[in-house]
Amino acid sequence: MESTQYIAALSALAHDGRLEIYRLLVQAGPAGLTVGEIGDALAMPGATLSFHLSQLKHAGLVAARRDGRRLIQTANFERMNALVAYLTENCCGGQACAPVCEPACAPAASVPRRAQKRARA
Amino acid sequence: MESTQYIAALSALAHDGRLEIYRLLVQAGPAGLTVGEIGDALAMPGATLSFHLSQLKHAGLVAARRDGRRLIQTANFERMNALVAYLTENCCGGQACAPVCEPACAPAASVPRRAQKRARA
DNA sequence: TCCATATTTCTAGAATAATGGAAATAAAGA
DNA sequence: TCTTTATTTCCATTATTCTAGAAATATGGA
Repeated sequence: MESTQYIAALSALAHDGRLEIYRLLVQAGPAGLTVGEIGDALAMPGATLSFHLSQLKHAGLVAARRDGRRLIQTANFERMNALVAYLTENCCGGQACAPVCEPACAPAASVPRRAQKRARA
Repeated sequence: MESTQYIAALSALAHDGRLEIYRLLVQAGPAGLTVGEIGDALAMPGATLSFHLSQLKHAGLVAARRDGRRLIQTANFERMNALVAYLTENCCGGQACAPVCEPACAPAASVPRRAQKRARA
């Protein structure tokens, strides 16, 4: 994933309406929500919602599958994980840094879990 | 932390130059870097760098401490962790969702680690 | 085929953000 | 106090993004 992809993902999330849409989809999980359901939940005009969904899709944070005449939108969890990993890449120069940046960069850190627990205490 | 604070953090990171600055500071860890060092590393004019650092500070992602006539900039790891937790809050409706959204939302999930391991398999 | 529903594309004005040179401020040493 | 170095603020220009009505498109059912 390229640097510009991360910028796209962050830009997509850096908007009140879009962040709400995204969080709604994260909470909905793999089952997803239709465009209409999202519009109702957030009281957002169709054109505006469609614009924001397209931004989220362009950033790879949201995907859609068709179900009859509705489109079911779902969050792309892999993209989210990649973004978090990128932000915390080589955190603290790669040293054991658990007390500083736990939990966000723990998955990226190449430190055994036992060592992290010890450092945290 | 308010919703607007998360938007501020995401907006701050949603810019090529600022994302580079932030990642540089994450990698530098608690020791931090001076404004001049960042400017040299990224070949960015002083006024531009100062503008971007102020955005990152306003978003709470970066803090500064003075050391003589330089200002040492450091990443605020707590804010990063809060942001990740917010994005993944109540992920998948609170169900055991490890295979879907591990690792980003694992710290936020209220699911015992054993149950997550089982679900992942 | 015709209709109703679901969603997207088009559009343009309004609002917001980025850039970097020049001038201002802040701190430390001579 | 004067000077040097480090950093920020001011400013105008340019570029990008947001909003939502109206029109267009897609799908499934009668």
